[in-house]
Amino acid sequence: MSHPALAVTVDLVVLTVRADTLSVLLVERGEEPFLGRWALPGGFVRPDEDLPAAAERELAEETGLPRGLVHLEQLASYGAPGRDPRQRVVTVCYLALAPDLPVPRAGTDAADARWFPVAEAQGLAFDHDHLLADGVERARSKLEYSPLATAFCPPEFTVAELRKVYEAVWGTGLDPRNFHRKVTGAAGFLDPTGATTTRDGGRPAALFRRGPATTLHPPLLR
Amino acid sequence: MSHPALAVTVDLVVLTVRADTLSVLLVERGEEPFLGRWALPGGFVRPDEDLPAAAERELAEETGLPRGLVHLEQLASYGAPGRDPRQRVVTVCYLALAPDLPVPRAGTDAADARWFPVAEAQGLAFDHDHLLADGVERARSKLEYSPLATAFCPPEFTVAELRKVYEAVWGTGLDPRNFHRKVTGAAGFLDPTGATTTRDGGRPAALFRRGPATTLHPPLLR
DNA sequence: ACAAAAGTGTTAGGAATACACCCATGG
DNA sequence: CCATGGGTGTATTCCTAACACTTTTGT
Repeated sequence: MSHPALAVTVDLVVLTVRADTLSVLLVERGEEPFLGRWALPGGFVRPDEDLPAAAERELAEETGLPRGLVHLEQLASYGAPGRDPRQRVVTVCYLALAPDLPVPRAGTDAADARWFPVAEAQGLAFDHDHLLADGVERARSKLEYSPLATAFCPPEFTVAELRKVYEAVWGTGLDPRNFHRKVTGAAGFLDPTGATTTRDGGRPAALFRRGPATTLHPPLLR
Repeated sequence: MSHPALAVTVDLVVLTVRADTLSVLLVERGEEPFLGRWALPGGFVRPDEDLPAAAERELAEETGLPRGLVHLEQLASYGAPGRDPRQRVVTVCYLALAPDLPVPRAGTDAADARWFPVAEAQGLAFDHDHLLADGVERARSKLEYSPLATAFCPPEFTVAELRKVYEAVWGTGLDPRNFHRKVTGAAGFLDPTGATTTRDGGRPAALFRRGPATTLHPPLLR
């Protein structure tokens, strides 16, 4: 059977929390179209490559972020004719959540790569404003009923650090005492390591790793 | 820039509730590969067609279901090499929810089209078992926090009919009295029409239309 | 009158909030 | 000893599940 052939790309909404602010990784385009404009990292899917593999490859190539520390999930696909001025392109967008890692290097096709507070990330190339908004909304809602907030934290973290993630992503303040009770009470959310830290001053805080749970019972509500 | 060209399709997980059973619309393939096997309806995206438009077109062509009554949302994309034995195909899968409409006609590429209880829909062509499972899981979870269950109902419906939708999709029993209070209490979920019906015997039940809400506060939990 | 389904009232138990209070460290 | 943040106890308030009860029809 005959069929039309289309170009397929993966794009990445890579989020982190830096300085108590939800931030997104953008690359400065080194090619036309949109040369010099900021955009989400991404690129073409190769002929024999599965979609998650393409997303992981682009994450490594364009951002230099280490694979193991980054949570990656599919967000949605976008294929409006005209979204790329060169040709018809369907993009499969992935959402990546990372801890606050050192500024990554620019990739092959990018002139520069930097973290931006999501509130300042506007006027992006293509329809990337739209993809970013969808990714932020997904992240916000998934914090409620999944243990995904731990993806923004280093492998070992304190309850207060986890709370700052929620406050940054949701843009709200949370009661530290009730938050502590909730997250330590949700089965499978946090695994105590037994160690403590005093990096924020005051009484030492217990350190946790992410637990085995995939959903939160009960959920944490905004 | 050079790039690989891939075939892109849309596939549809079309669900309804028939005889208190969650059911899926399948088509019998009239072509190779998988000739004679049951599959999800779907087809190639045209060169100048947006993805939602392709989904709506395939829904009309392959199932004959009327557009206005069917809720349509994107589910996910699947592109593993080898998922179509002919060539590399990336599919964008849509979830469609419909009221219990008369058995639709077979489409152009299909030998037959029928509703199957989802529990009996196994051994489908391609990776469609997987897409179906993902669609069912999405429908189950969206009933909790969105007013989507109304998409399974005709334009005017009773609280008991809505409850049967929840019971069929979740596979659980619900207390009719508490359910009534919850759904009529959730702001924007149901709009009373003022009319009543006695189609199930007993005291006449009030008729409702779906309200303007997009999320349920508070959610209905499984 | 009775059966059947719709819809309301009531109550007991459990979760969320607000906040008082205590704990463990550094300076 | 005091400041700082970590963590626990507790009372009040709200929500929910369970279920007794009333309403309105058809036969």
